[in-house]
Formats: sequence, structure tokens, C-alpha cells
Amino acid sequence: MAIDLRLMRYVLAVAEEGGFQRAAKRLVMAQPPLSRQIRNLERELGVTLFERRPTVRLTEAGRVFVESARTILAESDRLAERTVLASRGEYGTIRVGYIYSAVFETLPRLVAATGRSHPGVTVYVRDAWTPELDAALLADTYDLVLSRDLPQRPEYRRETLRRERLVAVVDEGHPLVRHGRAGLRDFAGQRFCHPPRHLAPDRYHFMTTALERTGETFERWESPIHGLGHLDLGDRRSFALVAGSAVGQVPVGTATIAITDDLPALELQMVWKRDNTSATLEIFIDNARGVAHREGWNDPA
Amino acid sequence: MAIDLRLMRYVLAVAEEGGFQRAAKRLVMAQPPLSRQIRNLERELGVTLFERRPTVRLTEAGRVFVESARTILAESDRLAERTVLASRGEYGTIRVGYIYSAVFETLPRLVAATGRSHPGVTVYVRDAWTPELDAALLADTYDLVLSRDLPQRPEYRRETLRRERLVAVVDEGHPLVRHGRAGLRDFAGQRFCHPPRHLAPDRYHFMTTALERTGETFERWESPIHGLGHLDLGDRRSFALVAGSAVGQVPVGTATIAITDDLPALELQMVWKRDNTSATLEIFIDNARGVAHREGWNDPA
DNA sequence: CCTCCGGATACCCTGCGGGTATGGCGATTG
DNA sequence: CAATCGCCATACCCGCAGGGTATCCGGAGG
Repeated sequence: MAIDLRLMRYVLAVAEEGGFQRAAKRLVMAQPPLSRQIRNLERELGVTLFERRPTVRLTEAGRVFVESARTILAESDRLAERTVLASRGEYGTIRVGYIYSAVFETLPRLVAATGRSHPGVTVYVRDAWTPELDAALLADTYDLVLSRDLPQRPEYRRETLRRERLVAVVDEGHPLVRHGRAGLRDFAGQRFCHPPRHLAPDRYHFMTTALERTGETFERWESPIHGLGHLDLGDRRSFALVAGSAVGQVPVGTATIAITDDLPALELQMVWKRDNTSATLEIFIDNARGVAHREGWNDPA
Repeated sequence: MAIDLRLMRYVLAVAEEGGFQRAAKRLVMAQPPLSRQIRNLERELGVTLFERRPTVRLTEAGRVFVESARTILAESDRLAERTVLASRGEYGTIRVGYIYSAVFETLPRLVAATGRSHPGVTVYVRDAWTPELDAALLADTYDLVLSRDLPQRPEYRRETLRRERLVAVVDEGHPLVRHGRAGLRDFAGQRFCHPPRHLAPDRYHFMTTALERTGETFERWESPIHGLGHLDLGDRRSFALVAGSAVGQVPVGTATIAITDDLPALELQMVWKRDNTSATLEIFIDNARGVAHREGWNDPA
């Protein structure tokens, strides 16, 4: 015979009530079977858990038993609760991969909203570049990905989460800063800084065609490192282009300038696999839709 | 009905074997009752734990259940084991208070020996001065105390653990260092540094009488702080007196000099309360006796 | 010495958990 | 496409673990 939760409850009741009769009352049962159960347990373990005379008190071994039993019982109580929550997707983990530019404002909002409405949901987040996100999503390493130009695949479902205008990031001493806004051609001849080209080819294409359409020429500089390396501008004739949600979040020493050109908006998309049936994922997606709606993420700003 | 450990084992078996028949086999039972138990559980929770067609697989909720169930089962397995160990004193906590001078060598040896022979025993240690140790022992805050001159009380049992000669601690540039040994009168006129007098009155008395018996006079300096403050000697005409086990353990910049006077040995005693029936305490005491015997702690060195 | 309180013992009985036989559904194969 | 096989579900039976009632016993208090 193995020790089961019932026996733990019995021992706990006797320990806490300090007597078999009171404990039996609390357990809504008669005293003799309770006494017998505990005696059987003691015989099986070969250990006395209670001194009974002159008064019922825990032995040292009893104290150890009670201590462990308490945590086990507490954990088992939560087991049922958690399982029910999990069936509705309200308990569990969702793994979200995202491109760097989502870290400024979009991702934190989503995580915060999910955490507030569903405290049992853990959102695991990790940044990466587009090719890595694609591979991870395919391999089911992530449940959902926030990206701009993930390849089209039949097994993917995608939804546009946010539309953003471009803004330029420049050194705070840059001559255009005081206007606050500028056209791309105002940057003619200056140095365009961008992230490693092979890590975000579509994005690179989007930006270079925008620059070419101005008819002007630009110097170029490709940052060798991931992340926000291309924002380390270094002088007053360099500029980078990022999504509008970065405004107010760029590194110290830099400033943002709104771009007035009539360009198609940058789209940030949520992408997940059609066959991913996780209810937690559903909840996260619904939440994201709600946030996008409330915050007006569909009108480029 | 509540979820009990048996059900957790069932779910776990089905999850790990990937089928009801194999799981039943592992559980040494027939398949139908197993299926029924799990279906009842699912009904009670109002949650499906397994997809059964086309193949038996865990649902999201099932994964959460299994995850929690694993830790609960592991913990319950340990419960019985720990309880049995505890009945022999081999699992539990013992709280040991000690005076600073035991920290050099004596206490670590005892803790290490106990940890090696009884991995389930946690030794909680705390240093303090004699009056504090006395109060804590009386109040059952500690189970055992290592001290030199605790008051005699009828409820205490005590045993001498170690006899030690005095050694002097001096700055490493002190003129007597190169001899390695000296009589107390060789320190005549120098500054005797000692811990706060009211915190170890008997020790203070022991040392001052030893100094007075030389017929010489000494300057005195009472450190205002606890701990090893009185070993912060500062010049080459100061000395402190400590128990011999401190040799090789004193702060950098200081050195020890053996004292050749024929003085009564310093006794380090274990003291505990007669009515403390903790089996863990017994084990610790037996261990300490063993270490003292093996290390020859009874002949002053 | 008696009483009373509380745990232990003796004995009964019910229902839960497990067994056997069999049905049903989906996938695989000639 | 039919037949077969694998595997889980259903139906029904049974034994015993666990709970109930009645009673005994030991120690503390008056």
C-alpha cells in the first residue's frame, strides 16, 4: 500500500486539531476509523508519528511528515485548478519570437495585456532576425512570431498587427532635428545605416527602393552586428530608418525625424501555424487583436 | 471525490506509454478499469486530458496535469523516505550556536562530518557571544551550543569537546614571531588586546589572571566590536590571546606564537538541554564525540 | 475510589476500484 | 472494397479497503 493524499489529510488534521476526536469531526467521519488509518500508516512506515499520552503531540518524524504533506496537498489542490485553466488556455506557456523593432513598444504592450487578463499564462519571448524566426516557427520552437516579411507558406496564418510610418533616426546634433520632419530627399548624400542585409533582405529592399525613388544618391553603411547596431550613428551626416513605434525609445544621443514621403506603411505581422491548436495561443492572439484595436495600430502614425 | 496519487500515476503512465493498454500493463492491471478511472477523472474536472483518436496524445491541459503530477509524485515518494529517516534522527535540522573562536576549525569539522555521514541533516549555525548563547539555549532557539564558559544550570548537560592551549596572535612583524614560541612574560609591557569584556567575562578573567601571575604589567585595549575585532592589532607591540585551533586561520598580516606557560587548558564545551529529545541532536553529539576522539581534541596542542 | 474524557479494539457493511467478456471504430492490407 | 487487426469503450460482476456503531480501557482530576 502506498501513502495517498487521504492519509496525508488525516495526519494533518490530527496534527492541527491536536486530537483524534476533533480531527475526526473536522474530517466529517468517526474517530475509530481515523485512529486505525493512522495506526496502519505508522505500522507500515515503522515509525510513530504521534505521542498519544498524556496528550496527542507530533514526534520529530511526525513533524517532517506534516511539513512535506502540507506542500504536497497544497500542490495537489492547485493541480486541478491549473488543469481546468489550462483547458481554457488560461494556464500555460506561449513562445513568441519577434524582430528587434517590435521590442520598443508593440511587444511589451502585448505581454503586459496578456499578463493582466490571464495571470496563469507565461509568455516566453526571444528576439531574432527574420530567417531565424521562420525556421523556429516551422520547427515549432515558437508558437507565434512578430515579423515584417516572413516568407509565405501554406501552413502559416498571418494577420497584420500594426501599420507604421518610417521615421529616421539621427544623431541629436543632426541639422534636420529641429524641424522634426523631413522628406527622404533631404538626406541626399548622407550615409544610410542599415542592419546586416542578409538578415532582413525584404526590409532592405523596401528601404533602398524608397531611397532610389527620390532620384538622389546616398552613401551606405551596413552594420556588422545584430540588434540595434545600425543606430550607433557616430556623426551628423548619418541616418537610419526604423518603424514609427521607436519614437521616444531610441538610444540616448540620438533623435527621430518623421518622414513625410508618401510611402506604403511598414506592416508588422503576427504569424502562427495553422495546425497549432494551443488554446493559450488563441488567447494571446485575441488579446493582441484587442490591443491593436484599442491603440489604433492600424492607422499609420 | 478528490484526485489522489493513484490517479496521477495512471495519467502519468498513459502519457508516458502513449496508450492505455501499454500503460495498464505497466501498472499491472487490466485496461478497462484504467480507461474508466481516467474517464471519470476527465468528467470530474470537465476537461479532456487525452486525445484518443487516431492516437493517444496529451492535450494542453493534460500536459499541465502531467507536469504538476510528476513533481507531486516525486515529492510523495520522498515523504515516506524522509519520515523514516527523521524517526532515526537522520533527517531534520539542528540549530547550533557557537562562540567565534570555534569557527576556525572545530565547527567546520563537525558540520562536515555530520553532512558526510547524514546527508539528510541540515545544520543551522550561528555565532554569538556567551550571554546570547545561554539565552538562546534556554529559550530553545538553539539545540546545542559550543562555548567556553556557559553558566551552570540544572537543565543543561555538557561535555568537553576540546582542550586547547593558548596562542598569542601578533602582527607578522612582531619581534617574537621568529622564535615561534614564547612565555607570557616575554610580552611584558606590551598591549593586550581583547574582545568586549562584558560579552565574555569568564574568558577575560581567565586571561587576566594568567597575565597577572607573571608578575609583569601589561597595557590593555578592549575592542569595541564583536567578532574578530581584537585581532586588528595595528602595531608590533600588541598581542591577543586565542585558542590554539586558530593557528593557521588568523587574518593576513598576523602570526601566531605558541605560549609556553603552564596554564590550565581552554575548554570548549558542547552544551544542550537535558529535555531535548531530538534524535538529530543525538546524532550530532555522537558525531562530535567521534571527531573529537579521532582528531585527539582532548590533549591540548 | 469514582468519574469522565479520549483513544483503542471488535465487528459489521457498503461502495469503490479492479477483473472478464465483448462491442465499436479507425487504420492497414491483399 | 472487404476483411482484419489494434486499441479503446461499455457492460456487468466481485472482493476488500475503508468507514460506521458499540464498547473497552487507561489516565487525570475531584
